[in-house]
This record gives sequence, C-alpha cells and structure tokens, in this order.
Amino acid sequence: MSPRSGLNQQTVIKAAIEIANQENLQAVTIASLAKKLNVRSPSLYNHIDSLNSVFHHMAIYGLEELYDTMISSTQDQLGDEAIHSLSKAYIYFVRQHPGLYEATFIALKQGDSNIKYAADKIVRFVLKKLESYNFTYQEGIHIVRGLRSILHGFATIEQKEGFGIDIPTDESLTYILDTFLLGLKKG
Amino acid sequence: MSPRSGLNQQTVIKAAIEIANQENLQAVTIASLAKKLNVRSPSLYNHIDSLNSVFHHMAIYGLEELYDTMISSTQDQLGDEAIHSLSKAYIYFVRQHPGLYEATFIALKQGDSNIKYAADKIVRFVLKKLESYNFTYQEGIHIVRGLRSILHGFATIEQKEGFGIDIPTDESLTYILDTFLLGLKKG
DNA sequence: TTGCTAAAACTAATACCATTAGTTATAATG
DNA sequence: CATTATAACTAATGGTATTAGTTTTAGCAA
Repeated sequence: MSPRSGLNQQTVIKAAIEIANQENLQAVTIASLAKKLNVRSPSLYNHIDSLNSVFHHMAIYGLEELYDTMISSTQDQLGDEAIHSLSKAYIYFVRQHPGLYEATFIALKQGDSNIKYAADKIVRFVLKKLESYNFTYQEGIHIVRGLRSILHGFATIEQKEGFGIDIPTDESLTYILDTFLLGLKKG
Repeated sequence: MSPRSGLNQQTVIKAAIEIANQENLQAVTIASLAKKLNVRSPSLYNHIDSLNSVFHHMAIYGLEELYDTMISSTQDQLGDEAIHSLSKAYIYFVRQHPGLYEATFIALKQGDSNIKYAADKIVRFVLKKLESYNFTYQEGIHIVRGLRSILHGFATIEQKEGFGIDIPTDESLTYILDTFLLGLKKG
C-alpha cells in the first residue's frame, strides 16, 4: 500500500485496456484508472502524459496485437484461404477485445504518424496476401479498401449489436467474403 | 435578447447537428449548445431532457434523413443500378453530414427501440431492392449485412481519413460494389 | 388596460471530470 | 547512514452536466 505501489506506464495502459474491454472506451477515465490501480488521480501523471496519451498507446498496442493475430492466422496460406483466415482473425479479435479495437479507431483521425504506421503495416500485409491474384497496383488498393470496409463495418455493426435477427453472423461473414472473392475472380 | 428567446426542442437539435457537422459529435455539449443559442446552460433543460436525449433525437433525425436520401436516389430503379445509387447516396450523405452520421451510430448500442426501428427501415428498403435478384430470405440477410458493412465501413474509414494514398475513393467504391454484385451473380 | 399564470429564462449550487502546483514520503544509491 | 530522485500525496483550478429555486415575461382573461 501507500507510496511505491509499483506502477509504470505499462501497468496503466494494461488497466486501461481491461476497463475498455469490460465496459467500453468511454469508461476509461483518469478517475476509473486511479480507482482500479488504488492510487489518487494525480499520481497517474507520474507515468502518463494525459488521458489522451493513454488512448494513443492503447491504439498502437491494439493495432500491433491485431497485426500479429492476422499474421499468425494465415502463416503460409495464400489466396482465398488466406483472406478468409485473416478476416476471421480480425473479427474474432474485435469480439475478444472490443474496447481495445475502439481505441485503434478513435485515434486514427488524430493523424498521428505512429498510429498511421501501425495501421499501414496491416494494409501492406493484406496487399501482400493479394499478390498471388496478380492484380494491378490500383486494383490492389481498391480491393484492400474493400476488405477493410467489410471487416471494419462488419465488426463495428456487430459490436453495437446492430444486426438483430437470429441468423448467425459467422455465416454472413463467410458468405460476404465468398461473394467478394468470387467477384474478384470474375472481374 | 434575454428571456423568451424563441427556443424549442427543434431549434436545439438543429444547433446540435450544426455543431456536430462543423466540428464533431464530441463538440456537442450543453455548454457549446448554450453558447451557440445565446442562453445559459440550465435554460436548455426547458426544452430537452439531457444531453443524451439530444444525441438520441439526432440519431433518429439522421436515420430518417438518410432513409429519405436513399429512397429518392433510387426512385424506380432496380438491381445493380439501384444498389449503386443507394450506396452513393449513403456515402455522400455521410460526407455532407459527418457529425449527424456519427450520432446515428453512437446511439445504436443504447438499444433504443425508436432508433432500431429507424435503422430497420433502411434495412428493409435495401432488402426490397434486392427482391429482383430472387434470393432466398437467408441470402437476402447475408447480402444486406454485406452491403451495410461495406457502406458503414467505407464511410467511417473515409471519415477518419484512414485511406491515405491518392487514388480517388469514389473509384474504389464503384469497384467494391461492382465486385460484390458480380460475386452475387455467380453465386 | 390591468392582473394573473405558465413558461422560459436566470443564478446558485452540487458533483463529477482532467490537469497542475506544491509537498511529503520512500526506495535506492554513494 | 545520508542524499537524491521518484512517486505518492493534498489542494486548487477550470471545465463538464445537472438540479433547485428564483425572477422575468409573454400572452390571455377580465
């Protein structure tokens, strides 16, 4: 107890992620963090710059985790199989870490270069997986934008429970990806 | 000036939408509304229940506007043509009313039935436009979820300027929709 | 025209929030 | 064992939403 409670930036970020995933991103406040970590609010400023910087670190951590998950889900897969794997990994990641995923997205608009870089790594990875299809560069961009739209859109609608109806969402995801991939082959 | 400034709920919501579109949804606060409307913060409570209820009304208004825009963009169109039109209408609506669109989405998770109803109207409209393809009910659901994912994903990524790269986003949208529609025909 | 009343403004106050300044206690190092 | 840097603390500032209680006024009735 009392002074020297063993805090550091990592601990604070980790606590923030827990709160975000259990509640939501809005529930991450200096006050809620302090309570969870058994210190007074101002004490946190020995480890972080601001609440905004907490979101910032969450975003980078989340994007890297998402990237790793996608990488390891595809291994040496290529083509349709790889796209299905990486998509499933993406959607499952959002389901397991909803608050962390929120953080990755909220922060994007701030235009921070570290975050852009972490996000770009994912885009480049997907582009790489598309190489086996022999698309032009421009087509590749369109396709990545399409996949990203599908995955982000699907994930967030699901997160907000906007789908309603009792048809399994996993089946829908498979159907949507198959349709998109089929269209790519025919185009 | 002073008392009786002619406020009502409509005026407040309208001011909120203006602030949201010009800045963003977070900029809509009781304080910013009061300032814009030249009254003190507590005065607003004569016209609204809470800040949350303002977001709520924004969401419903936004969904109805979006619905109307999509309806009138398709008129008596059917099939691919209709899907392209309604999609373009959706994306353009988000570009023109970014803050209002934010509100429609933030509110979804609250699970309010009025909002669910307004959102469902759009889903049913898109389902109707798909009738000419002769899909089964289950396929229809998958496809609507797909289109919704594409449109919401595309719109929000564009909004946060997450696309980078200088290839026109309109071209990407057309490409993505064509690909998806092509896949539907082959399936 | 005058007086009443409901509505809409106001001020004051409460309870939260993030953040900064300044102080105290402690853990580790010389 | 003394010093020092660090990490906790308290106190204070200025922001937020919201509630309570008060004053003002617009419009209607007599």
